Amino acid sequence: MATIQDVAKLAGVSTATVSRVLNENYKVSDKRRQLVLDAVRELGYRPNIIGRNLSRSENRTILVVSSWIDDDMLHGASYAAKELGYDLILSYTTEEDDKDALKYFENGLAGGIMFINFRGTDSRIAKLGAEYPIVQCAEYVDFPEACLVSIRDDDAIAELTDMLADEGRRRFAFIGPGSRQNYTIHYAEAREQGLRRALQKRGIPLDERFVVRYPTPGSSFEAAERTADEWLALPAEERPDAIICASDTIALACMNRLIRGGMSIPRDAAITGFDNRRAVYANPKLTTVDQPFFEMGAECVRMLVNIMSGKEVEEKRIFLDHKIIVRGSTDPTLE
Amino acid sequence: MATIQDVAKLAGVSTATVSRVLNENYKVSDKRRQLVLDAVRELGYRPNIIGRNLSRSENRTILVVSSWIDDDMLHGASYAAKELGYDLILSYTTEEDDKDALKYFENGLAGGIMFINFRGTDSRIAKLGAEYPIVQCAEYVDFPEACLVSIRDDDAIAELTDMLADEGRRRFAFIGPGSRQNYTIHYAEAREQGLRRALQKRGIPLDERFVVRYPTPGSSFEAAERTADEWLALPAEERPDAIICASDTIALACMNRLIRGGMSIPRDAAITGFDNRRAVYANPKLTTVDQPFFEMGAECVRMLVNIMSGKEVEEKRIFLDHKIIVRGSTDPTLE
DNA sequence: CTGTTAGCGCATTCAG
DNA sequence: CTGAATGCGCTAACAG
Repeated sequence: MATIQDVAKLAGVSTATVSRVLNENYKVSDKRRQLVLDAVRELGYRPNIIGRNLSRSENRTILVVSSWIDDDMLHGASYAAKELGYDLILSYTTEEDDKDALKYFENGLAGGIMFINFRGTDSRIAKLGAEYPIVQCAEYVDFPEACLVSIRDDDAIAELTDMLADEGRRRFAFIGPGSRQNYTIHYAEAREQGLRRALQKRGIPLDERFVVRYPTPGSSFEAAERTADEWLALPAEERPDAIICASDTIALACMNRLIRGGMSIPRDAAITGFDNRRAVYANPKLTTVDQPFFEMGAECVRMLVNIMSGKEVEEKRIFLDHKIIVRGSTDPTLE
Repeated sequence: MATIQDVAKLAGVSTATVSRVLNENYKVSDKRRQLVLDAVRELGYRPNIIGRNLSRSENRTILVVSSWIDDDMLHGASYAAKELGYDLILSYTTEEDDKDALKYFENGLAGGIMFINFRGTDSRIAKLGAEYPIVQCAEYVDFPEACLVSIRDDDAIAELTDMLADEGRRRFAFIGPGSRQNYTIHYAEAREQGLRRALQKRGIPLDERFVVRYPTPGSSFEAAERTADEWLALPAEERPDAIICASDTIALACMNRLIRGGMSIPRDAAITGFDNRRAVYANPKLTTVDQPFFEMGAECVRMLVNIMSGKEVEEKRIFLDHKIIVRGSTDPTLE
């Protein structure tokens, strides 16, 4: 690998001149500039980023911390990072361990953190956020100064609820993961609240038997299957007729079980998912909420880069638009 | 951020001594060692990796190149990397552009590349592989000196085929993505060949009308739906009764369409997926091939680290074990 | 055993 | 405009 010294030697100039040509900071005579550019081309020289960062004492690396990653979101983050000349470094973490993240700041590898689907106690991330550039993407922990990019979970569910209520549904149900002592699953709380809010507005009562928050961690899939089995044990006229699920996975598990139990979807019960990730795998396909995962990842990196480069960020909380997608699981005329 | 000099000053020793204590290379008197350790603790010092790498002229960063990423595989890679003290940096690439990858070598950011689900022409990656440490994970381009971690796609499909043939199925079909001029989709080829091999061995003919390789890129989901529609147009007794699909997604799309068209699965036709990624979302659930994604990612990083650290790698091609999972889409007694 | 010194690759003073 | 010299944070070779 050619170094800046090789280039300087070949061009017959000093390393400083090479650096100046490449960074287009200072004026260099056309003659020398050409000599340098020729030498660069001949050697296939490319500045070593490590050396540059060390010298400039700057850091253009973003640490992505997550316990699980959505491909589209990561792709969006990668896209924006490349565009801005930043690099992404990766760290998987268990839900309750973010010490590793701190390590990357301390050892100089990263200059900012993007938390994807973060879950943790407020105090920890707040403390971290006060000291370092941090932005949360999708799932987040809510506190006053938090920087985040997400969607309005409650509004999305409220829209679904309104739609189903308009169609005459009255016995609503909700299935989603439960929060725990040490942390809140924000998206699940928000989605449940969206349902409650919409029903309250219309004066439709919510039977608390039908609000199921299964224990976490654990398989949401099997939990949803069990819930369906319990409902099947009820007399048909007592079962919910509008089932709002916190994810496509949950909706799929529940719906397939209900169908096996003899129910007809959407005739006997409408059912909705969330994410539009697995919605088309179902039969009938799921009505769901489409999230702009790619854009969320990209927008998150853009905000983080702004913070890292010292700019004042006016919008610390960005909520992107979701989209309701209606399909056969709520509309009998569709597939 | 405290530097090694701060530590040295506080401990009243030289930076070299601090470095020695921290790297446990040379002998240091207990007295000074303690002084250093105390200073390190007090300052919360952690060696700057950038400086260390620069000084050692070594690179412990692995570039992950991919056009799409499986969460488990990435998690496995991350796990092994952390274990070995390596870092993962990320680059999404379109299928036909790996110039970006080269860039990371040239600018010193990465010391090795892990290609996830790589597709490209042999010559390009072969040329790259001759010069730099490179390992391919899962999908791969096959050439003499290629380093890769994958599974035996052909064997897996052959096992499925044998199983279905034993159960009396005779009219086999295959649906998978098609290769293109400039590159081969290795896994699709291998899976189709696995079917052909198994049938040939038993003398069961394969109706070429039922070998569908849809154009790529494009939505495999919709292509599979269309294929199902075409088959539904045939008289019932002419339709395939054993449908081998190259992925769970394809199997789901095809099966749901056949069911909507009035067929009963698995009575009228058995159907199999691949990956065990979406298999349980189906109704009935899919018989499929489970791939050890996490282990593949981890093993790939381990091999790459061996190459990067100059060790002789005896196994350049590692094939991990797959697992056949039988479910309701082929076995009427199961869910 | 320990401190001093010289780089690793680059950008950036400071003189000229 | 340009080159020599310094430092980013750390390790390793060299003396002591």
